[in-house]
Amino acid sequence: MGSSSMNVQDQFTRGLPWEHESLSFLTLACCKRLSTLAPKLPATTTATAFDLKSFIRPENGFKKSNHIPETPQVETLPGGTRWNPTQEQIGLLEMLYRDGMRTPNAQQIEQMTAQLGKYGKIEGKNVFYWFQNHKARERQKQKRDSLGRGHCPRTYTATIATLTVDTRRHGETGDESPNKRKCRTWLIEGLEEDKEYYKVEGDKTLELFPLHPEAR
Amino acid sequence: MGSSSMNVQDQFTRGLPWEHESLSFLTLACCKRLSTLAPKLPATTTATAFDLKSFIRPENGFKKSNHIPETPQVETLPGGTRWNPTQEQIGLLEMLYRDGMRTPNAQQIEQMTAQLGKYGKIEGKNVFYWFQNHKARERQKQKRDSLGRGHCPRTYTATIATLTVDTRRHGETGDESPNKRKCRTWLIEGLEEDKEYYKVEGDKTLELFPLHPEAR
DNA sequence: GCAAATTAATGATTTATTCAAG
DNA sequence: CTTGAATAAATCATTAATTTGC
Repeated sequence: MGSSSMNVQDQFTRGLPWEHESLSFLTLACCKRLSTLAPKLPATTTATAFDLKSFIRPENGFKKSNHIPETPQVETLPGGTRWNPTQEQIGLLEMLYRDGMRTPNAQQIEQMTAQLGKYGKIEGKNVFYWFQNHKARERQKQKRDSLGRGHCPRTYTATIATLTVDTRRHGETGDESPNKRKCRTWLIEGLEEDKEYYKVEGDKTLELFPLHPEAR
Repeated sequence: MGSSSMNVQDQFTRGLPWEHESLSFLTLACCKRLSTLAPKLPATTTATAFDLKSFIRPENGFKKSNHIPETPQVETLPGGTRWNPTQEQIGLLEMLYRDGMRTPNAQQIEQMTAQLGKYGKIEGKNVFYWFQNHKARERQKQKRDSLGRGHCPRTYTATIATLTVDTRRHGETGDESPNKRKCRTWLIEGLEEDKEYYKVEGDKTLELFPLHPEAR
């Protein structure tokens, strides 16, 4: 829709040289992919069968082994992807957390970052995110634990299920590489006796199967 | 607890002169009241009332009054509270929104802010928040509207399931290492509309969940 | 034993919710 | 009541661990 040669956004923002100095307000919250905003990216690179896994595997024929220099631990981001905290940094952050720090303000983050920088590369936003995540995940854990005690007692059984599923994500084309994957036989706990469960067989079928106590 | 005269936070951050130069990452996301975090902040600096807002608000002592040059409309924050967009600014922002802009990146915000600044005082974070809020509220509105209608679209298939299972084999002792494993979110095809499916959440619970068409 | 396969952990974003100024 | 601002929750994505098949 409205796919003229130049859209409103272009007209509005063109001619601005983008000074990269004063993006103070963005470095934290706006480091996002352009995914959501460019609905019509040129399909130039899609056909190349771009696969993330090619990047995951180490492209050097040999490596690995269990060498592990000695400060390998974490950090040391080459091209620089995401922050990898060092043990010292984690230790200090947890100490601060235990001490009650939850939502540090600008000044506090600034100071912490300075101190933590002594033990490895780190930015303020890393500290900010760390507290956000740590706080949230501690909350989750507590909630889970409290719920666990809640209704735990009876009717815990076990059963086997084999699932074959398609791992393609939602938006992927996936017509070429099926990318199937088979979850092997799992032992599933927590099934209740008076309910029924399902089993996925093959690629497309899903059939009901009753819970059979299955010795154990 | 452990309310000694100096807590960990103090020890950790003291002696830092607070350079006000590189607070780049904070000006957006950390402008929060200190309320939530400091049950027992050292009263030393709290009295100083360090507030990020001091950077946001224009530090000119006088202004306001009912002078109102000629672009009076809105804006012209006195002591400096929050952004008051002008009609021109709103108009331009809405135009950009209609044109598809949803989550602008750093550069885009920078450019928009520069342009919008011609029509009244504005900062990058205002633009950022405007899109966040406008997007969210449009979504709310749409959801409300769609619920009004019969929410008819009984689309078929495609659903997500998340399983948490115990991977111990049959005969294993398994008393020591729980060895839990979590199957992430899979796209399961071939589900039928008039059936029900299950979801395993947490480690032990398994609850029924209906197939929800899940737009797409 | 190694390397691919796959999971768990967690850093980083995005979305939903809440607060409060006007 | 509207809406800018702030926080929390949910989600996505990447990396370190772990497991499994030769």
